[in-house]
Amino acid sequence: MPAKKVVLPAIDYDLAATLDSGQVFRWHCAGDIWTGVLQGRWVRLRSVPNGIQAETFKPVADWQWLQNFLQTEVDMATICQTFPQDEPMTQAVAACRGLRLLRQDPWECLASFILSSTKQIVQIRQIVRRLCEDFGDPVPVPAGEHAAFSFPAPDKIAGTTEARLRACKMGFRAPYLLAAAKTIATGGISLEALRGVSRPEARLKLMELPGVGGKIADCVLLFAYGFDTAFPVDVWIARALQQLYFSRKAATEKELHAFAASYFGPHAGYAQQYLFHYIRTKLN
DNA sequence: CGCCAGGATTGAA
DNA sequence: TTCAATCATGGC
Repeated sequence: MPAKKVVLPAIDYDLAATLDSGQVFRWHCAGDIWTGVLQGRWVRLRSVPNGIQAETFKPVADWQWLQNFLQTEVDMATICQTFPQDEPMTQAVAACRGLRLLRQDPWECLASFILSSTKQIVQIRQIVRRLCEDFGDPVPVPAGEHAAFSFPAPDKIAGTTEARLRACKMGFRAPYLLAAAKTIATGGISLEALRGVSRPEARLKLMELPGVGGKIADCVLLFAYGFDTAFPVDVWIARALQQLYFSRKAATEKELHAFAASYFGPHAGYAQQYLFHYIRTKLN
C-alpha cells in the first residue's frame, strides 16, 4: 500500500554527519529533522532507533529511490574493516561512526560541484539554493513548510543565459555550468552512459566538461556513481595526508595522489570521507 | 610559473 | 572594525 511514511532499516547511520559532510548542499536541518528534495519530491527525514523515518508529501508505493540515495543497506562495518588499521584511520572511524556516502543524481552532483570550485560549503549552499529557486520547479509541500524546488534539469539551464546564472552569485562558474548543461542537454556527453564504463574512463569523460578538473570529477565519481576507489583530494585532505602520513617532508600533489590510490584499499573513497569529516569537525 | 575571476564567512590584528 | 584567508578551475 502506498504510504506517506516509512522507516527504512539502518544500523550505524549518522544522518546529520552524512547530510552535513560536504557531499550534498540542499538539505536543511531543524532540530533533528532534515528536509530536502529528491527527484522532484519533498522529503523529511529523522533518525529513529535502527532506522531512518521518512515522510513525503504524496503517498509512495516503492521507496527504492530513497533507499538508493541514503544507501541504508550498505554494511559500514564491513567497509570500515577494509581501511588501513593505522592510527589516523582508527581515530577517524571511531569518531565518525555512522558516517555514510550517499548515492546522488549525477547531474545534480556534477552541477553542484562545478559550482563548488573555490567556494566554501556555506556559499555553495546559497548558490545552489538560488539556482533551484530561479530555474527549478516548485514541488508540493505540506502546509506550513518552506517552499521547495526541484533541481533544474540540464536543458532548463542550457536554455538560460550566463547573465541570469550570474544572478545566482556563481561568478566565473556561470559559463562553465552553462556550457556543461548544453553539452549534456544535447547529448554530447551522456551521464547515464558513464554508469557502464570504467572509473578512469568516466573520469576523463567528466573532465572534458568545462569547469571540471580532477577533484570535481572525483567527487562526482564517488558521490553519484559509487566508484568507491575515487579519492577527491581537496585542501583539507591534502593537509591531512601531508600531516598524518608524510609528517615533515613535503609531499608533492602527485605523491599525495599516488599514496591515496595505493594505500586506502577498495573503498578508499569511504576512507577519504571519514578522514575529511574527522579533521573538519573533530580535530582541534 | 603566477595571477586573477565572485563573494560569504571566519578569525586575526 | 578593517582585512586577509578560505575554496580549486581555466585562461592568460
